Amino acid sequence: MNPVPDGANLQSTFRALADPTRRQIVAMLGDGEKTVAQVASQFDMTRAAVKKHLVVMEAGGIVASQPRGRETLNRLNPLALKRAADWLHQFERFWEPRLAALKEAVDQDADRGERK
Amino acid sequence: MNPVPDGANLQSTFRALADPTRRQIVAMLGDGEKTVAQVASQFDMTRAAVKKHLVVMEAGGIVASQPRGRETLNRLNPLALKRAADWLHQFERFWEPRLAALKEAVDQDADRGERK
DNA sequence: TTGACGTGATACCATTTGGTATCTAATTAG
DNA sequence: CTAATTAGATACCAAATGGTATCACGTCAA
Repeated sequence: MNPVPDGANLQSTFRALADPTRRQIVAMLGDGEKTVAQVASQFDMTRAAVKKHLVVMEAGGIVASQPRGRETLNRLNPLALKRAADWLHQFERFWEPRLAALKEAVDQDADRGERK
Repeated sequence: MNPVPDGANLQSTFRALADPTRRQIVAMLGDGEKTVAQVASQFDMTRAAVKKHLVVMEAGGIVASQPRGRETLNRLNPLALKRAADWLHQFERFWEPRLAALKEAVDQDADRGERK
């Protein structure tokens, strides 16, 4: 019934996104699921540290890990990302008019420049 | 000239969003600009603590504070929120097909239920 | 001018966080 | 079986974080 079955709340999701290493991991997993070692190879950091990040990301529901024989594959859970995006879009009505005003100002500048 | 004039990078913005109190403040400021004391009155927390949160939010570019006589008004900067939303939307292509698949499954359930 | 009020800044404390080092368990290859 | 590899779990450390208490400064009103 619930499209996001895990117990990740908005808080743990934003927390998972609040670290640059973890956002980089999100981007990496966007290219396909990876083992802990594969992820760690991209960072100047021990495997244990990367594993900790992955645990935080799992708690935030943005990553799901799945044991596969000897290794463990970590893949992105985009639905948690969507929930964070949805929260931010509550405020779209605030930035929409701002962008419109900005665009208008730019257009006026262009008009002056072009001597239209 | 710059639509986001402050030096707030994505990192500081996500950090500013990673605390439930601060996200609540974002929602509060959505209703209009408020003084530190007005914000603090809504929390079981000292004014100094709220001020600290507001400083973090300023660093993240999501709040702009403006002295007004004896008090200081804090208002939302929605453009920083938009930048965070834009980052998340990089991954929309991952959740889009997921939602489509989910919708299809729901439709099939409905079909079975309706004996259409 | 004097006092009250709202604010900013600082010092300090407890907890959390990001990281390493290390140990143990499980799976694959020889 | 044995050894190598991959992963998970702890213990521990330094730094950052969230909070309070407190002080000093500018502004408004009497």
